[in-house]
Amino acid sequence: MPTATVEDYLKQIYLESGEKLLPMGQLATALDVTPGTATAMVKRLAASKMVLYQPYNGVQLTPQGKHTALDVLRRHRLIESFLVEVLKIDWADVHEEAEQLEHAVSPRLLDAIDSLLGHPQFDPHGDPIPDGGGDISHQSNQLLAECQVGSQYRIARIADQRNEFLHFLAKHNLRPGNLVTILSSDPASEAMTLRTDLAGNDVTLAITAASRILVCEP
Amino acid sequence: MPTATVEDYLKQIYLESGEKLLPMGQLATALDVTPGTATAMVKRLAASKMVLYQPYNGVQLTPQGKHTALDVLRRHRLIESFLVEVLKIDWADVHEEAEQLEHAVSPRLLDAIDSLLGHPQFDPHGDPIPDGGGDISHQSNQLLAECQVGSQYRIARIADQRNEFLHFLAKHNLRPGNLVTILSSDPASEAMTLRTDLAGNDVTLAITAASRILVCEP
DNA sequence: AGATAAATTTTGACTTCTCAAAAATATTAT
DNA sequence: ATAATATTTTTGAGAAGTCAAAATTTATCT
Ligand SMILES: [Mn+2]
Ligand SMILES: [Mn+2]
Ligand SMILES: [Mn+2]
Ligand SMILES: [Mn+2]
Repeated sequence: MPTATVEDYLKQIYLESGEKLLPMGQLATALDVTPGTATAMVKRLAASKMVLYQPYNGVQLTPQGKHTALDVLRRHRLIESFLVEVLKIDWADVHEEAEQLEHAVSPRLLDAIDSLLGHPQFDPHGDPIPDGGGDISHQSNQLLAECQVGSQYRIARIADQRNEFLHFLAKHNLRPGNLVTILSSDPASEAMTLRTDLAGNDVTLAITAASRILVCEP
Repeated sequence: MPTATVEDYLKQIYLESGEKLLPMGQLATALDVTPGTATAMVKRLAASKMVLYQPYNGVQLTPQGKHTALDVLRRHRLIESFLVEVLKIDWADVHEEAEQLEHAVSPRLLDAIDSLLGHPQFDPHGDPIPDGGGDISHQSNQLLAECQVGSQYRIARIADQRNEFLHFLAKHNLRPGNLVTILSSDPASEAMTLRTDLAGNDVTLAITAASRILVCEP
């Protein structure tokens, strides 16, 4: 069985490398280790056929590595859902918790969680949960920043999972599944204003921030 | 913060050494490591003031070590309770699960579990759950094997947590909290027969087995 | 092209955890 | 009291994971 560290490396490589090679520096930064540490680990990963490693060029998952990465991701996202739904842990805190728990849950326990939640398709941030066979749905959402003024959309996914941002979104009811109407979008001030409910609670945010909110048709 | 391994060592020393010194061999066997490994670890533990170590004699927790051990035990037993109550995991399986999860739950998550369960005093095996301050209730139960024939008792605690035994007990409704009446106890066959419910479902077991079931007055 | 800067790899070192096998110590039996 | 046995400690070794700093390679800029 892979160690917790190996699981985290594989998961990160999956999340950051889309088919392409992921540069070592980026991997090291994401995992908060020195570049040399990442190189050493990626060599071990390559020796065990989990990744393809091209020195000075980057790293990429093998099918085997991708399989493990998706398994870890499934555990991570199911746990996040569970923590929010059942234990009422704050939206913004579940990621850190899941980062540890993902390495400690057995397949049996994960099944129990999956059943209790009714086999959810998406986690609290709108990220898709891979199924037990390693399949993951890849839907195409649009950036809220690039949507039409006056139209209504459904929030689908949050692409920035930093604590402050999630807290801000939660405070203004901007969670996946909820509806928003774009009241205005002003290139001059680089801000847009949204209506988040019928009570007229509006919120204004930077277009850069709105580009981290993915939406779909209502 | 202590590593998972250190936590397991401290917990085990707590469980096996009652005020007295715990011999190295016993510790090594319990943790399934070689004697040399246990010695090496205990030396590190002694260097960090978690245990007192008397070479060739044994090991004992310091107040600081005991504090950590009780904290781990609290996590372990709350998690066991949670797995049984909320996730309906089998009685006999929760120990292994908790052995991993105890090192992965944050204080915040543990609090959420504790609240959801209503601050339970005992885990599914009847073992007392230390409170947040490190206090643990130490009640005196009697061995079912040494009880009066014809009398009724309440099962308080199971002192043998091997899978087969727990499965056997569960099948015959011999769980902490339930009532049993001793129908007979025969020194010749070294067996005793119990009535476990009103429907007349009786069960016969060895007196040695019954000595691992602790009971109290109903 | 040649120099400078940036990214990456190597090297040397350290901690934690582990085992196997040899050495030392303690216990038990004769 | 010796010898035999059991327990414990030491020694030597290795895997995993990490960092700091030096060396190397690649990319960028005159
Ligand atoms: Mn993780
Ligand atoms: Mn998520
Ligand atoms: Mn454990
Ligand atoms: Mn228990």
